[in-house]
Amino acid sequence: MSRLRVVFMGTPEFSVPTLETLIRDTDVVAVYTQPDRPVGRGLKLQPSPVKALAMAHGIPVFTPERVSVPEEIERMRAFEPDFSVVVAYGQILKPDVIGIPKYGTINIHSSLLPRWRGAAPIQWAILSGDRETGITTMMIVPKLDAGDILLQESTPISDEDTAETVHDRLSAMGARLILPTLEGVRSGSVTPRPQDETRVTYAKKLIKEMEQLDWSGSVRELDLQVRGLCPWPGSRIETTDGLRIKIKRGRPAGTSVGGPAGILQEHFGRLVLNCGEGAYELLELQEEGKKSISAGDFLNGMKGRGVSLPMTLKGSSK
RNA sequence: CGCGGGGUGGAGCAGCCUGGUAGCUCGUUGGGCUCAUAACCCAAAGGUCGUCAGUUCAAAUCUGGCCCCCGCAA
Repeated sequence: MSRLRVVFMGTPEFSVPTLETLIRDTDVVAVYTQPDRPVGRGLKLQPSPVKALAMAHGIPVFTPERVSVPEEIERMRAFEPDFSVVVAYGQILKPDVIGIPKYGTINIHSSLLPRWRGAAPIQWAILSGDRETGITTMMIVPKLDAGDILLQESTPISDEDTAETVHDRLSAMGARLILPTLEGVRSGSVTPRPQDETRVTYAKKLIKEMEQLDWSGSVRELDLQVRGLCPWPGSRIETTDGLRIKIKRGRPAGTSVGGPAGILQEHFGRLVLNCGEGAYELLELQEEGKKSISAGDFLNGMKGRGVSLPMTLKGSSK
């Protein structure tokens, strides 16, 4: 069986394992990724992880601002691909681009469609308290994430999972699913299955402002926020003294502590945040401009600094 | 030249502006107290103050270069 000719479209770290798999087992004839963007301190221009990997393998890389323009379409058509594989590319494809490959344009989506179409499916699965999520491969259609389902694989979401841990797991799962998907479509052994439109939900894009923690609700809700928004945009609280703290890791305290909601205090050696209902224990945190430290170190540092707990937090916006 | 914070015994920090004996909360080690303890008391060890150069009688502290870490911003 001849090796498949594949055009790959992807950008962040999430796409890398799939591209590695395709490089190993198919002929990746071209890679499309987002243009180098200013990133990090100093806003230095940096290639995407996908671009770096492709270049290391000598694969032609294209970084058009818009891939759905006539010149780009002509150029892609010239590669005569069997498949296009799209994984977190960052651009919506027009019908003309989707129609180029012989067998079709395939997308790897990080949810169990039709649940969580959209930009941030992993985070919303956690934020909503879902007990499981997964990976879906599907045929791309013009409407976002609405194509027929090819293969799916699920994974449970544990109480310790964060968007980061699930992201890493799904990234690897996507890479495992891509070859069976391509082979299945080519041979006809995998049948495209329409999505159940009545069960569709949308995972809207996260914005920076969501980092502001709302502790007025239950500790369960707060725990889901911390885990769902990790590592980006993260979870932040701010004391009335102006101390800005990111919560990197924590857990429901299990016990109740005294005091009103919105108080950060020490409770038997543990650093605890009072919620509207229940209390949350901070395990790892980071002050603005400083590195990430354990709650124990933080408490010691506060004593040394002569800053007294408990501290009152600034209003929970909502 | 995008904006900003930081690098001080093993950990987290203060001291720096207004140069002049290295400080705090923990941890470690030894001892004491206690039925007992992660509690308490006493004592001790442990630091070229990121690095290089400069100013000065004297630099953690002032000046300049370099290295490293982090927040904002995406």
